[in-house]
Amino acid sequence: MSRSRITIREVAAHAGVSHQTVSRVINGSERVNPETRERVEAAIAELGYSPNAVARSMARGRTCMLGCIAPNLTDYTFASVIEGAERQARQSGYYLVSSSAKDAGTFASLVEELVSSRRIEGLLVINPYADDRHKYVPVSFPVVYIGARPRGEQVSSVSLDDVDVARQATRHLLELGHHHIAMITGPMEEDCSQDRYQGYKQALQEGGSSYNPDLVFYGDWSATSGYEAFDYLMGRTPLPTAVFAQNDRMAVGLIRAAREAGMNVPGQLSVVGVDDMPLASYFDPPLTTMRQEIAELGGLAARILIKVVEEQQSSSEHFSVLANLVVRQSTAPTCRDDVRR
Amino acid sequence: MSRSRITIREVAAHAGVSHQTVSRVINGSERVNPETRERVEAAIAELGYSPNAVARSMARGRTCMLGCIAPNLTDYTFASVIEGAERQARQSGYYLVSSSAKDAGTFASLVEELVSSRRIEGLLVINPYADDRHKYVPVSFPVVYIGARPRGEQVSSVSLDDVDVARQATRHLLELGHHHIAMITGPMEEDCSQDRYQGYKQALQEGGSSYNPDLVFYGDWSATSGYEAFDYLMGRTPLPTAVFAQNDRMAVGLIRAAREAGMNVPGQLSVVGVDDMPLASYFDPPLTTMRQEIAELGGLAARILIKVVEEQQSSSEHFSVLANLVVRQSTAPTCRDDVRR
DNA sequence: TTGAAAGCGCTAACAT
DNA sequence: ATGTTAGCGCTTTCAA
Repeated sequence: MSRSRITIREVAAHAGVSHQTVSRVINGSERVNPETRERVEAAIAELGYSPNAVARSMARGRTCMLGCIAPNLTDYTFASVIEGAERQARQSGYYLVSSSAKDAGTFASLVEELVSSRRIEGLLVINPYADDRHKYVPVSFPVVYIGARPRGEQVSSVSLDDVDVARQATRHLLELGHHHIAMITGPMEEDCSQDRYQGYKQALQEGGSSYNPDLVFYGDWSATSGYEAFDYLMGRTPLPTAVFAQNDRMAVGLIRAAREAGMNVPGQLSVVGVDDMPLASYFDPPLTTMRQEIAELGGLAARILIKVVEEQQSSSEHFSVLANLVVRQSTAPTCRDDVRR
Repeated sequence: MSRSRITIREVAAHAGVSHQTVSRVINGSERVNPETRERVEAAIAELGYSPNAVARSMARGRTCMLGCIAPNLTDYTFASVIEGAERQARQSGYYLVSSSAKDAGTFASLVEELVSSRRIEGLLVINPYADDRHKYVPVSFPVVYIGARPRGEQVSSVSLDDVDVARQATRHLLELGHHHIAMITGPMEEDCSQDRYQGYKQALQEGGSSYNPDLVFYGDWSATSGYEAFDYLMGRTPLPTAVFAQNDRMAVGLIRAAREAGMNVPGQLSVVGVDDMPLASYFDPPLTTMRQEIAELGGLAARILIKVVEEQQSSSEHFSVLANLVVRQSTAPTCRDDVRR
């Protein structure tokens, strides 16, 4: 609260020592007489002194600030990542400046400002392949990608194990006896969608079911695209009895379309999503989905970034975290026994 | 991208002028010969010079950083406010450090760090009365509250016009012919809940309907509390035919409980929420709710804060913004004509 | 163990 | 119109 303009020198004068000794005290140096230390600490308390962070940054050449850029701040997954990263950053003595950049241009100018002004020491980029923004990621600057592995760029990254996510979801459907399992993807520019695509195929293969490209609808994460998927998928042969939606929003859109068409979910159509978004259990039917600890992903990213910043060694490792299936009521065993064999 | 350690002096040497002239150029001063300016600009471009923000902060005594603290970063309303504030801040040449503080203690230490280290020049506090945190708001420091008007503190504030929000929602229900309208509130420590409470009462009065304290369930914003409200409300006499839930999550919880009890919404029970949260139209039935431009609220708050910071005049005005009704399918005319008279 | 001196990179007076 | 001199508040040498 003390918005003091008290400086180290005033404290020094008050304690009858040199400002340098005060500096030693506030930095916890060993080389200071316990007695002196006490006097200085008393002076600090009395004057309500508190070090000026800007002056410190100036002298040390370190700002203890990190940046984080996401396409927006409101998507639940982004917000969770940011919350996790922010918590970890603060715990490690850093502050996080989180910004949204809706397009690559905004991203580019934001990065330029933040980095070339040397305001931040490291950067977290959420969804670097949402568009062309990865092209504007600063080179030879500490960066960690969240949600995608680098494609050539020399940066570390963290993401969900998206292949595994899709395999688990698809396997769940297979285990329920479904043979014709459709998929609604996210934008295919994103690794995440690609990986989930692969996981889906793998699971089908492992389950002895054949992959049918006709049963794939290319969505864009929006509920609307899930809604649109319904008509498309219901026009396919064979008719799918289950759908793996690459996120919950699309799953919800699909379910709405199904209901409007008078189709029962999960009776006639099982649906799995990914994210376990808030209120996922309050939709009708409650959503079966893949749950992920997204905030931890953010925390992990921050930890890695800080390591890179502090050890000044550029790294380019990739870390992925697992998700687990939450079975609710949007999936059920297939009842079309005729189809089964 | 240029992570140059190039300084103003090197640019000066390169251009054959004094470092001060370079400073004038980068600050757009008039008092510099066009010819000289050109030379300096050429040198800047050639060397890839970019001003060091920390040094500037140091010299100017201004950081151009604002802080924003919310109970968390993931609630849709908080995230929207932050997104709006961040955008406005950046547009005005500021950066925003957004942090979450789950309790008053965390809030206190965070504020202390941010303010006494003079890292930030102003602070946005979302939901200051979520708990005791308002006690730790720095005094004589630029602060703007979001979501509540100050109770004694000398700060400016912005919020929804919550009285109006509740009146509109309740009036909608009255217009549909409902006479026994219940309410589920948020936590009563929050002004927001209090104001909506008042608005509800006002609307009832204006509509010639009487206020019945028995028809009020005290919730906590969570879907769970909305769920619990159902049993309580269905045990009241007279039986309510409509419910005004002070937010969408509680509305959704209530609707789920109603469905589980075999009750039709809106056939037997109309429900209005507040927020128009994402996917509100994908619940079953699609939610009738009060829509607010939350991001604009954040932008407004940032604008006010910046004004306070720049003009160094503490203000304590309150601004509120309006919301409007979005009618979907969770509300319908009452069919209990017997009850009507 | 302590202090003095010299910056960090910039802006703000003041001179010229 | 341009240059010179001082800081901003701190840390980092280097001496003592």
